[in-house]
Amino acid sequence: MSKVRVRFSPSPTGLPHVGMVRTALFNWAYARHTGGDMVFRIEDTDAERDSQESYEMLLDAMSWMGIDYDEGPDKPGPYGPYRQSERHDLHADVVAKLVEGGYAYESFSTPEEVEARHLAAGRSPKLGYDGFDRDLTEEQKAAYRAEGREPVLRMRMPDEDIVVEDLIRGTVTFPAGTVPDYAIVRANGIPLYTLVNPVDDALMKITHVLRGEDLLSSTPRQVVLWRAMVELGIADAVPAYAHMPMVLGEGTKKLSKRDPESNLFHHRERGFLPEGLLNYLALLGWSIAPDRDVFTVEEMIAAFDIADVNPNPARFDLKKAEAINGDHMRMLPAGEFAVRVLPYLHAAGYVSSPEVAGLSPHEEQTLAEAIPLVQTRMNLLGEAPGMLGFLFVDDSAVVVEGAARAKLPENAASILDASIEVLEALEDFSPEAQQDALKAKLVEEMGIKPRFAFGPLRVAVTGRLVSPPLFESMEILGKEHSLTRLRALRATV
RNA sequence: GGCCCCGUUGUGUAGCGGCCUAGCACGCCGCCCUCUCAAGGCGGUAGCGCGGGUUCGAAUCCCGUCGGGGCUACCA
Repeated sequence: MSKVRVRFSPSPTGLPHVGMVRTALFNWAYARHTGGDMVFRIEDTDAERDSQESYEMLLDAMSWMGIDYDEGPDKPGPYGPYRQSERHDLHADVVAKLVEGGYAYESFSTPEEVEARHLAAGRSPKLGYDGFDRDLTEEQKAAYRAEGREPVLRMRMPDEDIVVEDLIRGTVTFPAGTVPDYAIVRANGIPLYTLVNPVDDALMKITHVLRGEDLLSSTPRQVVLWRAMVELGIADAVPAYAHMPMVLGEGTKKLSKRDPESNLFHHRERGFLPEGLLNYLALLGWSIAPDRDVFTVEEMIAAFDIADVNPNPARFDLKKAEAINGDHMRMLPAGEFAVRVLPYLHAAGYVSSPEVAGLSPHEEQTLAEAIPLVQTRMNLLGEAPGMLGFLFVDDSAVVVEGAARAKLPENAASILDASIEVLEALEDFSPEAQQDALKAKLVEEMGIKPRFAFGPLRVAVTGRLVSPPLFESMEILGKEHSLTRLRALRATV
């Protein structure tokens, strides 16, 4: 059994799509699980749409997700180069052999002529190329050229069923005659994806082609090309295929590139952990166990087999993704959680640095105390600024949200007055001491239900209806700042 | 139109002939805990698209049908 070699071969067009990342992930997990190689190849054969910027985003996406590779554009290996645009000579060489061996032939028919012939013969005009030029004589070809026509090159499809053993779907049979002779090289001499993709796979010794279901119907064409390459001694053996289910958006449609949810970086900006998103993406078509769906990358690698992937299309469910992410947030050690949260607090302008090392002693201290209070209260790192911002602003800069102010009870003023009085007298400002003293006054003496008694204090201190635990928050702020905030709100009610 | 793929609660899945009066997770609802919100605990809601077979027995096998999707370029 030779070593598994898989590849991830995206075109650098546009933003990294979550479906594409999932494809990369499954290839990678399979390579790592089997101890095989992961090849990263860029299919930049479409000068119109490809861009250096997308290429760089691809690298960014891969490295953020922790998907590494053994060979790639920036990681030379024995079968390079790994950018398709740099492999023209290799492709031309294969094309020459294909023509010479009779596997491919020149075709001069225009699409209009093909359609006209179908119509004239009473066939559907949508049948595709009809094989008209298969056996042109040299004289006929010369005549076409004399007219100024340049031929495309087409593969000669065999008159037999083509059977594919798909690792995910089982046996798939394409009846003879249903796949027309297809073009592999344009009239201008530039090869097409249909040629270049299998050729590069062959040259790079790829053993398993794991890709999206949208490419399933092009498989019979590729198999025919592969067989020709094997006969020509260019390829070792036709690879194994597995076609992964599509990733759907709302409704029944494929998750569109236009949909923001399809953009990997959109999720990163909102505060997904790479391990959380990776876990969720893996769940789109795969499961680790009947009774569990939260796992680490290591666990995934240990358990992953492409054959276990489900063939059903899967919908991208943001709610579930966030829940899984929340679980991963809780799995993080407190210190690590702080490291992850920091860039988001910094981006929101609350702390002076995105890194722990750059923090002021006061910021670091505040974070050390506050982080444990919010780790169970967030599903996304992006929620951190809203949750913790009040700890990093001046007392005068606390913004009381409209909804919070609207919820203040009638007796907010007396609650605040009593609270200020009680807290001023406290020597010990620990959460326990605060709670004991406030409860004695507000709940027991004034007869206010706990549910309502502490609301105004929370609003005064944090500006919000929802916050980390109140007493701990006040302890972190300190007695003076807390009282200042209570007095400030008191003055407005 | 042709070819191909897919079809278990709202969503993702487990299930590969009897262990299924269909398990898990998210969502949703309720209760507990509780200074808010979470987290956590407990409970609830809801599903095998349909119709025929095969079989003692089918979510599981076969056929049909319906529904959804993909491909059908000198795009990738």
